[in-house]
Amino acid sequence: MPKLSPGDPLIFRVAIAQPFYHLFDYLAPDTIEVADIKPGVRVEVPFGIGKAKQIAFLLEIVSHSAVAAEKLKQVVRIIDPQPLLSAKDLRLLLWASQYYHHPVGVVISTAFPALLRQGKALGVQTEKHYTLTDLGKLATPQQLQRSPKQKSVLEKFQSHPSGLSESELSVWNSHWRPAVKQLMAKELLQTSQAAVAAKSPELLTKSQALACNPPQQAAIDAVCASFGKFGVFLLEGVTGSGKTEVYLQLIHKVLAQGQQVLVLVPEITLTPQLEDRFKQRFAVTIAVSHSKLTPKQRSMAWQQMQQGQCGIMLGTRSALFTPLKNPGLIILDEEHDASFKQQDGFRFSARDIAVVRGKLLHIPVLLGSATPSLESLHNVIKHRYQWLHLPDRAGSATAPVLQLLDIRNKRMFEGLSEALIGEMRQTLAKKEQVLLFLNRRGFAPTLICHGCGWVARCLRCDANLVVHADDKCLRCHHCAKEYPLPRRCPACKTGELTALGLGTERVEQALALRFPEQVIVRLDRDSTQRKGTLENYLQQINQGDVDIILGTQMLAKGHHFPNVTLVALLDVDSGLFSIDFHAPEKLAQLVVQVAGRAGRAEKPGKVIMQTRQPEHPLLTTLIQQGYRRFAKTALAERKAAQLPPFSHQALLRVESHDTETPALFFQALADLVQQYNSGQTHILGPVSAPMARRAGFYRYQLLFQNVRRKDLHQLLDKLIPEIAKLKQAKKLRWSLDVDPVDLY
DNA sequence: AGCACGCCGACT
DNA sequence: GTCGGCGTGCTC
Repeated sequence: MPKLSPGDPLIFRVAIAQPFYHLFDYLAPDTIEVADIKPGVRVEVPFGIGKAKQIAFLLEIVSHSAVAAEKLKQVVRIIDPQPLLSAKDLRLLLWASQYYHHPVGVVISTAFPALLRQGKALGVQTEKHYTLTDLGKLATPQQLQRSPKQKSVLEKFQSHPSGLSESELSVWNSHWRPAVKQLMAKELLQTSQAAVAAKSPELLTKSQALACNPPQQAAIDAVCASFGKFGVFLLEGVTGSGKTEVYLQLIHKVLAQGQQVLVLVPEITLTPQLEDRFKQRFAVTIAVSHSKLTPKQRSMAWQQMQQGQCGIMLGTRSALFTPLKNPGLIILDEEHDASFKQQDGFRFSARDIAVVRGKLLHIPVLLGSATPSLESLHNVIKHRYQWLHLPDRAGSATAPVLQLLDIRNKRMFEGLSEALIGEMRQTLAKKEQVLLFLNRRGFAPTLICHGCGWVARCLRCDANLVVHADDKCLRCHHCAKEYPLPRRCPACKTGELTALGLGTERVEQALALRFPEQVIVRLDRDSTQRKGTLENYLQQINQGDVDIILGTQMLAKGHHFPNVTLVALLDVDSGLFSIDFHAPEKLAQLVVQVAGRAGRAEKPGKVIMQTRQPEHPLLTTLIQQGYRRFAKTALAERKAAQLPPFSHQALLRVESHDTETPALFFQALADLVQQYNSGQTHILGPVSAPMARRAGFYRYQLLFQNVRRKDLHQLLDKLIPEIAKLKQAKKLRWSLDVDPVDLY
């Protein structure tokens, strides 16, 4: 803050929640005692022409502006009396804005739930947490003098607690008086704060903690030793090794100190299971945040953490910036998972920012995975992260046996070799379950004319259309456009149309023929689209009502199938030949994660991978020596090729309806690069994206790479604001992806 | 991102 | 003569 002398104008320097790379200056409102206003508060400002308004974030109060005095407008109002974000969290957001070269106002606004982003005032906690019983006890008829209907309902309830009709209940629930709400909110605040701050473990825990094995205990002790100070821990443990128990016991300790825990998981489908385990274990309220909640619910969860009414926040990457009144620990589960990287707009890595947040907040960060990312393993080697290992499966469960099944020259029945079918029969005969993995949904990935070779292509993308038998259509998996299924070849009108290749629908049909007596369930995005379907299927599977489970990627993530003893990956070969250098890592993680679904409980599991490349080093290393050895080899290859994490990348993507605009853009960009690239950053491209056209857009990309992160960022610091100013840039869509994980 | 200003084609 | 197309530039 500058020295402010009387007479100087007071200038509010604010970040507008719009894509601007600079701040805007406003005159401070004259009605307010400005000395009490702290950076981080939301303000409303006039912006642009007419009476247009914007929500903005106050970042600085200064006495001079470079903008001409007559151009300065005045702040309309200050929304928050106090900043809703701590100074440290604000610093984190400013850092993230710089690091990802994303407009600062947009970045700050991602820390707020939608309602608060729109300028809504911080609300009082209300309805959801009150039962009628609570109200009946707390409210008095006097509070309801001016609402005769509710008053009569309350009186009736207080005399006959169980005698209310549905309609009376709804009168009560939908129209109670604000005075009662306030009373309730105060009451809730007191009780939940007491619960969080309680040192007494009985208040927190409902059930007994499980006994820990020595590695689990060592992991817990190591993280505990870092309470109150920064440290990053990589908890590596195979499925079933008891990672969750480590989380639970650490959370317990943090709660007992009156502090809060932020738990991040990759996907919404994982939250119900984890949420249930948390709820079984802890008596405190657990805030949950993911995209399937209503804006009001999300806002409520956010506020509960912000005000310290809630001890645990469980959420996806968008919950990363949730303010914590009393932060104690950040846990990020399945840290290798690519969904921690946002893939549009503000392309941040929740994992990487979580580490920085832990550093700023002086708290430990715990990253967990059965298949850690190469980046995190590299950080362990560099002693930046502390490695915690859970080598065994907890209890008596044994690790599954992985084996390659050479299918070269073998007769195949819709993707299933005879050897695999034999294994399946044996497993099913023992009344155990089989899980088949194929990472391709639909019936077949290609529709080809047997007469003339015509292939069904998407009109808007450079991609083949996928045959969907269930919905009797062709679908583009890149732009989601649907086409009718042609009866005859549109090109030669005579040729026979053939579905080429395998998708889950096709395998499902084949299984129904080959295993008519067995119950088969298919789990992919198409079969689980309706809400609750996945949960239903999972329940059926775990009740033992299902014999064969067939599915895509979604099977690899977190779900437990205790009775599955045979897992088969129908086609690993398609993962072996990608141009993206991340592909081997992703494939290895997928294989190990899918394998982890088998052999839980007391039954040994078997994992079969069908391949035509049984000597492929990736597969043999992984199978004979395990994931860690694979990772070591893969890291050595990255080092030799100077790829991340041994160098640093940023990818500039460009999309346009035509091809000329990008050409002009890259010409203008080349001049800028020449001017600013003093740190010898390698510039690769511009080239067409691997899929040159998608949803009607021509796509290009330019890769920046430098062994020295500082030099890369020095270039980007100068370059990105200049790109934003280019007139050639305004005619197309462009975005920068720092540390890209997906080079498409 | 919005929104207005501005300079060229088809209408009363 | 004007209505409106969207290219260009600005927003403190």
